[in-house]
Amino acid sequence: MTPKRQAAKSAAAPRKTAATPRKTPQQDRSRAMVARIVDAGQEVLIRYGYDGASTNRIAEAAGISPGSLYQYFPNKDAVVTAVIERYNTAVTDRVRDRVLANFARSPEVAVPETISDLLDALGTHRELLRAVVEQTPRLTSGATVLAFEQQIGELARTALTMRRRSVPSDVDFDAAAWMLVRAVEHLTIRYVLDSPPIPRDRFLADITRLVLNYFREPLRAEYE
Amino acid sequence: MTPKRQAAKSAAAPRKTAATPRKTPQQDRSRAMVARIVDAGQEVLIRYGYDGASTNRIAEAAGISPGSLYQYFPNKDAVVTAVIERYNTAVTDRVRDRVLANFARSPEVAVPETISDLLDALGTHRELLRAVVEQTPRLTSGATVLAFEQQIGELARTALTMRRRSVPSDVDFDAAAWMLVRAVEHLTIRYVLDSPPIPRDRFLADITRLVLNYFREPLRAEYE
Amino acid sequence: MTPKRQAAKSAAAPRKTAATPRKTPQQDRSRAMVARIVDAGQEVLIRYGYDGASTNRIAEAAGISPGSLYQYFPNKDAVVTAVIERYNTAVTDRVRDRVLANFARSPEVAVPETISDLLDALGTHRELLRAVVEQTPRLTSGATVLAFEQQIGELARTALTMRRRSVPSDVDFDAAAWMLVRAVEHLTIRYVLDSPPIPRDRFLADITRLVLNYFREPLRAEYE
Amino acid sequence: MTPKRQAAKSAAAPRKTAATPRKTPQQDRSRAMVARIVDAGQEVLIRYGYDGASTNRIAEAAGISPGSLYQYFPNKDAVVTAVIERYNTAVTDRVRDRVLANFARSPEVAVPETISDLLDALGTHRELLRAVVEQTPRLTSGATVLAFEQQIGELARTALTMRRRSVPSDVDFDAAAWMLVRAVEHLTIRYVLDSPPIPRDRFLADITRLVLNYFREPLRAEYE
DNA sequence: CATGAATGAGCTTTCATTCAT
DNA sequence: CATGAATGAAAGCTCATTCAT
Repeated sequence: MTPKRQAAKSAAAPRKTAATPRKTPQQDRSRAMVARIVDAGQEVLIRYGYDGASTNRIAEAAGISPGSLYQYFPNKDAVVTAVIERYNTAVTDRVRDRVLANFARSPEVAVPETISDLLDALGTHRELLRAVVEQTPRLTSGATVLAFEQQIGELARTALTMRRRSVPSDVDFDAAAWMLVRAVEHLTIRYVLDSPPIPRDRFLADITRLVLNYFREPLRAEYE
Repeated sequence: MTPKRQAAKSAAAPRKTAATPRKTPQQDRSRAMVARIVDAGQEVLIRYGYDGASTNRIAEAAGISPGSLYQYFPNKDAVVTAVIERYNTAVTDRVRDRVLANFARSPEVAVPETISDLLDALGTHRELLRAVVEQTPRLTSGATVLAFEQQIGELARTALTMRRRSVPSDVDFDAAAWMLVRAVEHLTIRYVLDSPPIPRDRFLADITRLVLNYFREPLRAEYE
Repeated sequence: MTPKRQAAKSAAAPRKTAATPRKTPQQDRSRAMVARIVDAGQEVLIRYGYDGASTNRIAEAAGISPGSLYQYFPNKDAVVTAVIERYNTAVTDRVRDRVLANFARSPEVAVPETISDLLDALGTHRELLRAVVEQTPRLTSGATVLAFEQQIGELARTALTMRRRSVPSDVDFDAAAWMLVRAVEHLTIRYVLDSPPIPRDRFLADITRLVLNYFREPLRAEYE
Repeated sequence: MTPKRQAAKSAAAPRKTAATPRKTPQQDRSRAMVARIVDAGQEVLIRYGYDGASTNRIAEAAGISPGSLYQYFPNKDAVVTAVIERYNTAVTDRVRDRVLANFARSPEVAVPETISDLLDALGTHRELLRAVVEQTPRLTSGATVLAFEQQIGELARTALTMRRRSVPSDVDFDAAAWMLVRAVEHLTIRYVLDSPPIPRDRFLADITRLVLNYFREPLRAEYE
């Protein structure tokens, strides 16, 4: 009932093997194994949730024995953390690419463009996103999400610095980056997970306004 | 090993006591018991985290037997949920009070005032906040946090509606409330939990700017 | 959700009370209470089975507190035993009546008549019968069923003795009664509980044949 | 406290061992483990009864950890059922062998012969028989006992069919088999468990008479 | 290095029974 | 005598982790 997928690559190719410039085959095998386990972990995490994701199930999904799993990961949470990290990296990379691609454009275009892409990125694996959001705090005490937030925050700070001329002098770049990155991240995630009754266009327009208006001189209080 | 209930209501009120038609002592006892269990649950949750918060531990912390706990709560998660709900209610009530108290004031004053108080409220039980944030998604699939968000969201919508004259016509009140409430909530929580290197005043000023500027007419793109 | 049926008989009737020749009202109350508990026990036993029949549930069904139940029965099994005993007594009495009523008739008529009535008696509370059959062995190690078997066995022996002239001399009345009573009892119970694909008439005819033919001289083996 | 498996297979078979293509040692180990658990279950069941037969106790008696038990059985009742089934199979096989061995003989000889052997079979593990009889209804709703009854019933029907010439035409083979098999089974079990004051010879003679006389033409009622 | 059987601490939950009120 | 809150032993069962093979 649980196919064991036993080592398929047994049929050796004696001669040519030595020739191939196999760089550290050991490490390659290991890397592949790790990847397979992370794949399995992601699969199981999505299907069964954190509590249902037992190491036995992950090992089984990876086609290895539970004992072997522990050769690559010290414990269950390490696997889950790896899944989360890989996901974060993927999303971060994608967002960074998009930010860089839009670097030359005006903020009015670049911001909704980027967030739209972020919505797509997060929506691709909704259930994984849910699992990540639910488990991230317990596992990494924010460390991993920070990876995303820090990198993107860095980008944001850079972008701001480059445009510093058109930014009011009272803006603290660090604080602004911290705030906007988190706000955008959180709102986007909740939009994807909670599906509020707000059309996508409206959401994009509003979040863009939130970001761009932030950089305008604050209005003086008119009365009171 | 099984400490009997500690007599609490010792502070006597000599004269009037006999006269007061103290109704439903049964219910009082029961209420007190529930409160004690929720107290214990909170304590254990903070100290050991969700997974370490076994029913046995909670019962012991409450000074009752594991069996008694189940006379008041149907299962472990019910206890944890009660802890979270109580916390949410406390914070929500406090914020609502503050919002109402500032209703007449200008937004430039009311917004930082309110958020400052929210910071205080959340900071009072940092570790509990952490536990709540970590466990809420698994237990209530957002339902409880939504209790906060919805109530405060309602308030925000009301406030917006009352000032509708000074709000740009292109603002969708529902969408705006959804967004701003979540943004403020999340940023405040992260500020308390992550303690970023941003002075409190700066944070308050910036988040106020984020909120207030949102309601200004969007700037036309100047170039590109 | 669980109506407590609190003491209704509080409104006293001062004068007349003393006059009524109430024989040991204490004992009457007690007897009534026992009966109520046994009723409740039977109800719960039928609905939830032995394992699901907790003392709390029985007490609740009887409209009393679990503590009170223990004033009338020393433990759970005592209640269940009482239920079983009452059921056995009822069936036994009914069968005995029928046997006596048919005493003058020929066995060819009396036997199916009696068994038919037994079928009716057992079929009236099929689910109770099932519960009794399943639980009797564990609780009474046969003692209670024996009450039935012994009484009816006694009857059978008497009947046999009275007809001893027409019974072969090689019949041991005790052994025959033991055997036939048990055979009839068991077959009837299984017929009611298992509902085999045998018409009732056929069953009655066959079991009658089993009983009556038993009393004929055994046939000599003809060959071998 | 956690006795490791005791090396069993010590008796070596020096020469041939290496040669024999002993297939699936895995399965052998597993089978042996299952057998050991069933043994332990039987032991515990006899000693402590169903309710006292906790999985922990069974595991301990089997010399394994509670967790291991669940690698072989999904739950407690599965173990108990296995014990019952093994017992039933053993008795059934034995009886079937005996019936077949006596197939050619006259019923007057074969019937007591077979029942005598059944008495022996059941008497060998009296306490187990008691446990089985007490627990069978709750666990299998008769299914397992039916296994016995059906198999033997089948045999009986076959035997009847083969001798159909000497059986009165008014006999319904199915009904007769249903009835006689159950009657014999039940009487034998009760005889073993209750030890009534009936000598074994008498019991055998009487039950034989019960069975054989059943197949004679019913007597016409003489009077009434 | 892979395996997977074995581990066993620990969990949640139930329920017959008691006893202070 | 009634109450019912409280008890607490004990149950069935899971699963992250280990280790002999």
